[in-house]
Amino acid sequence: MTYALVDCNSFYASCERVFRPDLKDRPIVVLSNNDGCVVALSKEAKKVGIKMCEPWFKIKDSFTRQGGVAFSSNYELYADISARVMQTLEYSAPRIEIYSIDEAFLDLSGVSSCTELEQFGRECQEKVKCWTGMPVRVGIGPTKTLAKAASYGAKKYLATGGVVDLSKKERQRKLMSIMPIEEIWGVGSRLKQHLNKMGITTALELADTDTKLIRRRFSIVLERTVMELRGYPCIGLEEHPSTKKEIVVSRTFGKKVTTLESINEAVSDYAARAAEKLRRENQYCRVVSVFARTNPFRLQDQQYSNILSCKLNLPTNDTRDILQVTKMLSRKVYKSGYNFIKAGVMLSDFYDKGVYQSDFFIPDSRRPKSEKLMKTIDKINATSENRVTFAAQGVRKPWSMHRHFQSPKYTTNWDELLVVS
DNA sequence: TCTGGGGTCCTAGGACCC
DNA sequence: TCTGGGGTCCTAGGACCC
Repeated sequence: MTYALVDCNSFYASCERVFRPDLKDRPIVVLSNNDGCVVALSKEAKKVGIKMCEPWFKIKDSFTRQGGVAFSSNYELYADISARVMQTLEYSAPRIEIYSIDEAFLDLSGVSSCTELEQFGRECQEKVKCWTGMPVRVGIGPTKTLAKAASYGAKKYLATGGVVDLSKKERQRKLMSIMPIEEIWGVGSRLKQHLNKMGITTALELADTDTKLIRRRFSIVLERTVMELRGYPCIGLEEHPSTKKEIVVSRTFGKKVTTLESINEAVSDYAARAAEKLRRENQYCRVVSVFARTNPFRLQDQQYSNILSCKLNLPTNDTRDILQVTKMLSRKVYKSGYNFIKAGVMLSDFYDKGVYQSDFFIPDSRRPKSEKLMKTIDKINATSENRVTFAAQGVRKPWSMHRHFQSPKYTTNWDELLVVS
């Protein structure tokens, strides 16, 4: 097998630059919802000492003083640029797996016999840059884990020009010998701690550890990682996204919330969005959960957190059914006297249409014409700015998040197109 | 004053069944 | 005096990913 991992450089920050060439070489950060903390940063921002996940309020002053520019997240823009990048990659390889918003695995098994792989990587880079404006790097290897490692090398060492080919055993071992284990795909901070205690600190040391020992001390997951590092593919390409097993919609509030009415409104709003996502998956859910919690950073506040679930008689994807349940649950989750900062809705236990065992003794509670109504609502909401919503979702939404530095939706909204004068 | 959101997989242990 | 064996399902918790 030969895999390539194509990875966008500082994806969100680069998206902001696509339509703002004046920001070339400026430090850029992109902030999470509510402009809370840094979720993406350009290499110039890294250079002035900004770290991932830092709270914006702590770095705001010094960052702007150093010429930095901050953006609130603009998911419409990022999703659209991502789609363009993925489409470009589909022209480059016969089979691709879209792994996340900014990464894709390519199957290069056929390519390797007719083109030099490193050359392929550079051409791919150029094509994506030319067609979409997005800078990417390319890591190539016989397994997905090694392709990921190659991509790490391409990021870390500038001399590579953003393309690393690990087809050859010697190159694999050379890179792994200077690669810390926590940079390996599948090794996080906990495993790093455990492995360090066993004296394993580099990727190469892990690759050379006995797999039986790894299986016994850890799990089959890490055993697979070891095999992949040795060049034996254990993780295949997944071309078609499998149906989801759960759907979560949750948000931190723009300001603290204390009343049941506000919690209810927010939870109803999230429920409607979750139901919409569920229908997009063509699924029906049987379990609905609601959670809410206070702000753990406010040490002066009394803390509280709770989650409650309800199993329905029949699977549904009708927003009205889900709203009914979430309202009941949020009443139970809510407690007066607390400052709530976040709430959410979770849907799980999914079924395909018509696939479930109904109960002889429970009357059929399905609503007539549900499917047609939901389809119509989804259609209107997909094409119009004036969304159809349920009264429970609220109108003014004082609890909703704020985003002060959002860029225009250059590619997805007629009113926000780039104007050249 | 201000600290994100959305997912997956694996394992161990308990309940329960025959 | 002596108290089995094999299996499934569910849940909570832990770990990881972007």
